[in-house]
Amino acid sequence: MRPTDLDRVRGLHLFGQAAPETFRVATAGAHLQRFPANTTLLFEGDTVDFLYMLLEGQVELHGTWNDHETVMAILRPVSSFLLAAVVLDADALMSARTLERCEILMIPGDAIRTAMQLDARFAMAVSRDLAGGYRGLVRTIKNHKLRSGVERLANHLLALRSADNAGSTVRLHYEKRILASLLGMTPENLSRAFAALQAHGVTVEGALVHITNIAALEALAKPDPLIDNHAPRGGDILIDADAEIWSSEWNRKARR
Amino acid sequence: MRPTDLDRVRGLHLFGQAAPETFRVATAGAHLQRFPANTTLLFEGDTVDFLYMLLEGQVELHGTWNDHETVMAILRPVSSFLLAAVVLDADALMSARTLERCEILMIPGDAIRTAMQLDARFAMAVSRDLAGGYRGLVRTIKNHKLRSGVERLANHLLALRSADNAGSTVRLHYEKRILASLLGMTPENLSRAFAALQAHGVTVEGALVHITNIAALEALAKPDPLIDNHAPRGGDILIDADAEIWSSEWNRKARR
DNA sequence: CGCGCATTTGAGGACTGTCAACTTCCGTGG
DNA sequence: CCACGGAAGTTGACAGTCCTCAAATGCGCG
Repeated sequence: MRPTDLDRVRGLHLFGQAAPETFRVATAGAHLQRFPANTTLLFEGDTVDFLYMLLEGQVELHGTWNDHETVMAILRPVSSFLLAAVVLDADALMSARTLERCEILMIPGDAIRTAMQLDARFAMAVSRDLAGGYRGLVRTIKNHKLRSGVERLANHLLALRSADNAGSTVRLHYEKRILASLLGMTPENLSRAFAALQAHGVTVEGALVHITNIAALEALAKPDPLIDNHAPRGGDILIDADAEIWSSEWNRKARR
Repeated sequence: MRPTDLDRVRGLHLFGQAAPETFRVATAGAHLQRFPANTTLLFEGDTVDFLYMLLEGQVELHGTWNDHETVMAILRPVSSFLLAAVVLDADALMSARTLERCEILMIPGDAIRTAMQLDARFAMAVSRDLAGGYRGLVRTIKNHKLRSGVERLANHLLALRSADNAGSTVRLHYEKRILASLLGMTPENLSRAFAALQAHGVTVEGALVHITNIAALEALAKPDPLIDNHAPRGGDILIDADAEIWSSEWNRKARR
């Protein structure tokens, strides 16, 4: 592993407060691995032997039941995933696959659990990460149970605008069929939802979405700090303030 | 606080592995409080000063948006709640209210965070609790995004049967309008869902539900270990194997 | 015994999913 | 550089699911 990569890992909030010895123990058995696009890293039900740290690229977490599939989350650098399974030494509840070429640091689960026993501050950092993830999922459930598809899309656009501190134009970070599944609808329905938002100040041009009337969109979306995380803090999985948002392959492609 | 209550708390998985000193620190500032039924303990958005441990009664966690409300979880003894908010010292994302008379142990959040710094084993126990809660929410999201209302109800009945290791008759633990909201539907729809299950070996008699054809119900429900937690282990919030399931007021009332 | 709330049932409408056809976009290979 | 094939995205028709409103029924508590 290159020193540069080690530095990037050292800077993660998960290790920020940990003792140097803890960091050494955890990263001793770790290895950096590159995966091509559309590669399944892990199927749901598989035993989880590693904590995954996404350093480059995008990863999709999804779940399956009865021949149907739903996207649970899209991860972007730098985020960890499968931490809950690692802490409990349990099977994965979601499958993970790369959406593009990825660099992923794989840390043995044993090392994580050992480090937690040795270093209370590291164990607290793990707790904070899990607590942030927990709260992110609570927000997701409220989003799905309390809002319609159009409302979820409207809020997603506002969240994108806020996270990318962009102007009146935001860029979708992944394909619309994936966004549709993440938002809990079909691709056809997402298309109609975009059409419905035209009356509320939104025009679509491929992966570019122009918000021509923010007030109108917010009037429809009614964003709520108890559901939408528009001021990302450390710890949450879905949104990471440190992420280099224009770095992904797909966005380079989609840029015009 | 009575020694009996202290013993009950000591026996919780959260404190099971903690050092005696940790236990003393955490419970020193704690106080046991009784609440009548239908009492709101906390509104979403409120600052969270205590970790709550439910020792007796039932508590509902719910979220609100745009004049609509949805039940997120029903807690039964012995479970903790608001742990994620305590760990992050953050505001509550859900409101909490008692469904019946409750005994709740309130532990200052400061004490929890201090104990985590002092005792790595306690911090690990907190991590395991949060990881279990996280995985429970992942299951909930898969349940909602991949299944229809009737399928969610069918699986809920099978989960009840499994958790209460009952025979062919299970008893609902709370009012149907609350169950409806928990399952993400209206009371009218839950009523129709029960009617639809008649064709799959289910008959309803007030709070009693008779499963006359388990095979037929399972054929419809298609329970999945990656969604439904039919073999409850420690750590999860929604289901706790240690709970005395027939103790609640509502069940005593509903029994015939 | 009677009031109030939970539950049920019915009718109608809104939202969402499925299927099919068409268009657009993109990567590949000539 | 261009043409082509395949996948993604869009649009329309239709069906299924779910919600809303309204009214009737049942049940528990005072």
